[in-house]
Amino acid sequence: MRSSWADSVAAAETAAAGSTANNSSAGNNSARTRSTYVPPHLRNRAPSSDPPAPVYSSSTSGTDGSGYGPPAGGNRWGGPRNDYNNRSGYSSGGRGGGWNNRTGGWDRGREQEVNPFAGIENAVEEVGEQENSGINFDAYEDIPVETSGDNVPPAVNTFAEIDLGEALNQNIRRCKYVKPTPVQRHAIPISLGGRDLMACAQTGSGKTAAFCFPIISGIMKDQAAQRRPGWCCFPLALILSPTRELSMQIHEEARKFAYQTGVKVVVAYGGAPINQQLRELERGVDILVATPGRLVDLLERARVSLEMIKYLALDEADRMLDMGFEPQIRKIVEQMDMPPPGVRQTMLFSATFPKEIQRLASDFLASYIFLAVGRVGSSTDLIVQRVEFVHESDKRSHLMDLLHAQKANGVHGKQALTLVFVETKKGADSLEHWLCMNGFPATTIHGDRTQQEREYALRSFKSGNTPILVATDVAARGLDIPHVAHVVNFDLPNDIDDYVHRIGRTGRAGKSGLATAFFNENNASLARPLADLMQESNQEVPAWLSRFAARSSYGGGKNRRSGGGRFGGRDFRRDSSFNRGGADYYGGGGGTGYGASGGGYSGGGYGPGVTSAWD
DNA sequence: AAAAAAT
Repeated sequence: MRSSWADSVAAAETAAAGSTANNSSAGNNSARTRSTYVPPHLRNRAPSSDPPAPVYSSSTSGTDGSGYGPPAGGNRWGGPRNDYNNRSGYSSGGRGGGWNNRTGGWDRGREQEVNPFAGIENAVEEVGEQENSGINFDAYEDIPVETSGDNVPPAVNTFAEIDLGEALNQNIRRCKYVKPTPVQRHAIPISLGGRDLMACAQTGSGKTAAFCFPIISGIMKDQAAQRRPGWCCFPLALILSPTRELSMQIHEEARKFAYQTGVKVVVAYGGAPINQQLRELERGVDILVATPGRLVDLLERARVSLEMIKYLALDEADRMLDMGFEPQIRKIVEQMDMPPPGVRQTMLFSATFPKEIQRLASDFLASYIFLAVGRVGSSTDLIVQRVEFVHESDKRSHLMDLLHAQKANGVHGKQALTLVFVETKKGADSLEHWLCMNGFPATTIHGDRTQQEREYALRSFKSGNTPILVATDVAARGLDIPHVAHVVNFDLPNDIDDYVHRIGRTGRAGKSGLATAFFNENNASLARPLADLMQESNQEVPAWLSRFAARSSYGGGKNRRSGGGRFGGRDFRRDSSFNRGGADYYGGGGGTGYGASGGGYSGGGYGPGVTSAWD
């Protein structure tokens, strides 16, 4: 009988093609396989009927971005697609196509790419500040950078020096990026040169663009991409990140960078209905941004194949390992169908570079270049750090005092955005409740809230509706919330790196910020690293904290800063213990001006004695 | 000890 699954799929294809493709340029379309998705390298023929969004003159560049979107009825479902992109949380676009067939005209109009830049101008107006996406480059000028490895491509000083293609350049202008940040200046040439990269850099340093630009540019130039029939989709690039919010954020940024390049970016994470994500994937995907759990799910369902992956980026790798994602990550990278290191191009980003990440680097990367970018704020004083001794029982009233004071000097009578970190989810809820009871509009974000609640809280905070956000560590890393004026460590974390990440939520993009920590006897183990860190960043260290630090046991393992100084880590391949018998990872004396950096360096890798070329 | 992440 003729009713196999494949046949019914084929039948559905035909039907769908017939129903959606009966106007304009459908002619050469009908023979296409199940998806009418057009791979990037075929997209540069001008779309005959649907002009892509506004005022974009495609001009030069052979691989220009003018041709986004399939020529006709890109979606075989003809289904509602308008909501998928703007992920507003409550997208109503749930059910299948049906009704949409009646409104073909409307639907076709929506085929054009949603302009990710829409509304940006307004946002700037609202805040009344000179720039929003820009970065205070002077503050970045003196951030130390280290590279090592074989034949490191020279850094660039301007975007113009890099051949990213006109479409991408246009988006860079739209983003108002004037000048590359240090991590971008180094990482982009490395990636464009086809090299693997291990980068120690924090979010806020321009990382996302650093890995997105080469990926997008590479995909645009790629001639090998091809579509295959079936339910499975074949992304060309994969970006993994630890939290849902971070994935969403990367997706949003990547969409801006890829606007009108024809490169399609899709995000997949847990906590949201998978069907929507599946439909989005079916419409075609070049760059997949995902959290590990949801991706494993998709792989097991065979809805995504990694066979075509050319670019792999792991963001916040140390964080992912901390969260126990190593098995999932190894499964994704090593045990599915992803091309091996050397065939694909891999970029590993991590704020720190401990042993586990070094192992990951050895396993995932091929003759990579190591790049360490100093901590943002490490050599400047963008973030004013204050530590106050507050007993547990006094914390709430103390916080209240801070908030009142802040309200008093608030701009335009508006409460400045304040991010309050607490240790537990329960603690977050109860503090939020207490704040609200006391007249401070607050909301909270933590792992016990539904994804909808989390997204709503984040929006409400960003918009200033609830200018106080009480958060657990889910919000500590990577989230880019503009205009956070004050970070309060209501409960200090146990790990100094977490502290660094938390305070990094303010003072973003070169703006100044304030970070206040409530310290008491429960935080004794943090005293020394905290005092060290503050000293390092030219902050005033209270005498009582120094006393605490002196008292706390010496050399406590985990809390010792791993890289020493301003970097999150150093290239462990320099360790003599690692370069067994001359067959080291460096071909020739390569490297950079990093001469054997006069001693101080205790072979075992990573002791406090490590010095860098800048020390 | 807690948090995060697939259902």
